[in-house]
Amino acid sequence: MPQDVLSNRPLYLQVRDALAERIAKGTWRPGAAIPNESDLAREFGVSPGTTRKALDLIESERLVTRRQGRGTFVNDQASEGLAIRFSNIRGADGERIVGQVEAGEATEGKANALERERLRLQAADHVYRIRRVQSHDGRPFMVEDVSMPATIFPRLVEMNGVNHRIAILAQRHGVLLGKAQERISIGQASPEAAEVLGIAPATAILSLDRVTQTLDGYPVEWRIGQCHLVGQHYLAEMT
Amino acid sequence: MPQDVLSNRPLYLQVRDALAERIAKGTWRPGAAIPNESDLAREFGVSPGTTRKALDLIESERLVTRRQGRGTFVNDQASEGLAIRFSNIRGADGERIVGQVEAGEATEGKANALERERLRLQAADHVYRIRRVQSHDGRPFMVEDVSMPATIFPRLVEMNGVNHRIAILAQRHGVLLGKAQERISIGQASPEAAEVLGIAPATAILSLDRVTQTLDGYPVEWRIGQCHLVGQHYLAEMT
DNA sequence: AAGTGGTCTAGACCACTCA
DNA sequence: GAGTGGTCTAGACCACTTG
Repeated sequence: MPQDVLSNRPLYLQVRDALAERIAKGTWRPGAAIPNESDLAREFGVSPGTTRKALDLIESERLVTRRQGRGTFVNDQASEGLAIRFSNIRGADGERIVGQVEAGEATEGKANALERERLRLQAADHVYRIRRVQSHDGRPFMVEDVSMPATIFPRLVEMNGVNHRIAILAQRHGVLLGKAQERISIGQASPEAAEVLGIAPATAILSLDRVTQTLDGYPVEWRIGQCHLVGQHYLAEMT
Repeated sequence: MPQDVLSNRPLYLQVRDALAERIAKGTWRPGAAIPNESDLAREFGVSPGTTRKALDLIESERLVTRRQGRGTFVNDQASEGLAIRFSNIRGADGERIVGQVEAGEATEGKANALERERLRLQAADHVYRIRRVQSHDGRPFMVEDVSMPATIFPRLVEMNGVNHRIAILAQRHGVLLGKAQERISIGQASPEAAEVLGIAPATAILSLDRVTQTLDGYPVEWRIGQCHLVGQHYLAEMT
């Protein structure tokens, strides 16, 4: 049954929300099949057409995959192809460059001005910070400084050896990812980054300033990448 | 009536194609209202639901805008907001930088290797080439070298004073635009570009190598931009 | 053969816009 | 009040996958 028939929110959106919540909370696990359309329609007390509209929506939001004759399956956000969809570095042949990631220790602290702006936080809010280095074929090509709101990822500093890729963290914490925006400009490598990347300080690098948001539009990750491309490029797709 | 009832192509896609063709060909002009759902359903001999699905599609393809209580209107691809949607340079405040464009003479010639690769042309195919300079607040910030397949834009060299913005050319020639991909890297300004941009030769610039496609996926414009950003950035949006 | 999602129908009622 | 698109219903049949 719809959670709130009195609400102005259309039924198909209410159903979408209910389905999305089950996926976020892990009630339906990644890879599992969810009930078929008519069962869902019965459960929510709406018509099959309304259910279908909700399913179309969560499919377009990459929460499920539907296959004719088989069923509807919860996507694993940790899978290749979903987890790396915000990594836009490509090789000369156009193939995605997904570096090996080496992450430092996570630290916690008060959000600074830039973090507050990018993550839409208040002065008292805390963030977790991690430095990551991405390598391809043994060559480090990007140094990333990552900040995440502490409230969304509780006890992150205490976890050891967890993968800090945002898609994986988000899935583990019941957060659904939506869009991301990346500001691209030419910058100079910081002394520490230059050292890691094996280039002269103040070499021109690509500055990749990216904010990743939840499906409802809340920022959950801000990272500045200092990227030294040799034969690779950044690929932006526009629709 | 559906053009081909025997076709395997779903009815709503056949209706979509018919609507898209009328918009491309200019049968329905930019800004004009198109018939309402039930009239279209009658005309094509399908149910209102099928018509609606086709209308939803062309709306998502930016061909029309639907407004409850008013009607469905053909989008003007030459309008601000549609014509500049592939220009991703932003100012410090995040506002789009849409430069004044100064275009040189269009020339015609055989497609070179890179043009054939980017525009998927054969050895004998011809292209039109134009150099454009974009300025903002009187300062030139990007030099663009543009190539377009000659077959798609016949007699382009003979036209004087036409706007060479791809969205406008496309609308004039009955072509519907779809996606674009942009390869971004750090390059060195060519001597001529450096002169125009007022910077030292071999200064690091952002190289913006962009291919724009039609709705059916055919490349229609390739351009390399040499972009000198001062306080601005390139904004990539990922979904 | 049974079960799934994909397509399609033929309506109803509602929210919104505008004359 | 008339006309529009937005939502919703309650089915039918088809294409595809799997046991």
